[in-house]
Amino acid sequence: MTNSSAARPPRADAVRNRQLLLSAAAEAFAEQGTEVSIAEIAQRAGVGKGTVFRHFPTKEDLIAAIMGEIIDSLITTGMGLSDAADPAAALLEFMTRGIELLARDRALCEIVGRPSLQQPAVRAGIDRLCEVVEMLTDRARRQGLIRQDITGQDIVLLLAGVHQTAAPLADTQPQLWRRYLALTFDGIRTQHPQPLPHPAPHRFKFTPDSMLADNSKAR
Amino acid sequence: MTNSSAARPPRADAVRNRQLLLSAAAEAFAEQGTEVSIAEIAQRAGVGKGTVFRHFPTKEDLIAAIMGEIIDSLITTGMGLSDAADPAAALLEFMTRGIELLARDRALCEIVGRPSLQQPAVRAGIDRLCEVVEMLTDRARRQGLIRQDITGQDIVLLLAGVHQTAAPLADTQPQLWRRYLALTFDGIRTQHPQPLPHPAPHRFKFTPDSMLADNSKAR
DNA sequence: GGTCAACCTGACCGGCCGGTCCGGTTGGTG
DNA sequence: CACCAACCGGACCGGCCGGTCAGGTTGACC
Repeated sequence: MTNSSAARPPRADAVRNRQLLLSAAAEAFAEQGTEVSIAEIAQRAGVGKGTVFRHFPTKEDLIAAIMGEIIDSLITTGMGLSDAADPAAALLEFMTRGIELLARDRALCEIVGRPSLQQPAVRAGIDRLCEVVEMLTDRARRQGLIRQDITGQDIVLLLAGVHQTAAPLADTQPQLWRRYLALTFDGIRTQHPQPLPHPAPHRFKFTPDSMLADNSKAR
Repeated sequence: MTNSSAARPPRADAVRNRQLLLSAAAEAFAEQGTEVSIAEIAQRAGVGKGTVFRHFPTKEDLIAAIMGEIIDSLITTGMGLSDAADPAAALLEFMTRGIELLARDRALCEIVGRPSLQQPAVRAGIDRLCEVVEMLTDRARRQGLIRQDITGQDIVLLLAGVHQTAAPLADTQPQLWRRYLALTFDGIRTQHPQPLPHPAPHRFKFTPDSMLADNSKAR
């Protein structure tokens, strides 16, 4: 009696398709953001469009399912860091892991920023994530390792902010965010400045052939 | 060679409509970003849709015209700060003005981030802006007021990054970016930390009705 | 006032996308 | 094996949007 009453197990092909769908959607969202069409996700999974809507009645439901999983993984990371010996190092490690996730997933960047997604499951996940961050921050602050006026909410916002700072050059310098994470964390911690780990960015400097061929001969 | 004196002047209603169009589009883009439909812009300007495409053959051309103007205004600001007595204060002032522009204009945020807009005029404007920032940064760095390993390109990226850090809460705390600008500038400058000017952010804490109720406390 | 080109308008086109639906298929069960 | 409900597929719908065009209107100049 795995199911108390009137619950029938789903068919084998249904669970298989659901899994195919989830992984295909996760990949597509990560690469192209939440604007990927349902048709493309269905094609990647090798199923029909109707099958997508059978498993997830709305596109938002599909997004919420995948984003919720990613947020949960970050919560787990934070919980594992909650009793580290050096709370400041733990906080930095947590931020590093969070930004790595953001750098790999365009859809994740979109949902953390905008309050557009009011899916309750995702909201609840973000709330739990905020509590974990608050806890990590409190430990570091109580030991005097970071500024007293920094809160967990600051950290959550800076997580996305640091990533977006480096995002415009992510194609050519995918590790650039480490530079700004170090700079930001230097502003947060009470110690004296540390050297920045990544060289300064370049580009934006009129490299005529870097983008296309030669139709930029204006002026 | 087109004889400049022989070129016929445009008709009076044409120039008037062009002006109406520019201001309507600037307003619409600032409020809603570059995704506003051409139809809405035409309606705001009180003209037909076809008139928009008569003056700007493509939507991108219209965007470029308006964004170019805004970028130029920021360049002018930077040039005016180029011989200030305190180069660090000048740099901070410039960043403040830049983020104020970003906070007021959603479309501006979109184009500085993504390299999607390859309109040559806008590219050239951004390049000139980068040169101005480089100059401001060099002055501050040569006087030892900021870290030696900070470049003008860092400043350009941080401009957008600081704004986007506070953007998710911009509806309820429109001045929050000042907190992160101060924090970031503390990391950049060589002096000791200064107090943060804005209280720490709240929200994300399961306040079910906070989104619609108390948005009145903005200066 | 008369003429004409510049100008304006809004109906229209093609394409995309989220979501629906129904005929056909298939997996499980007795 | 036979049956049927769960399941699948993809044609289809309505709506939106950037861009085009034919036909009516109007400003400028003689």
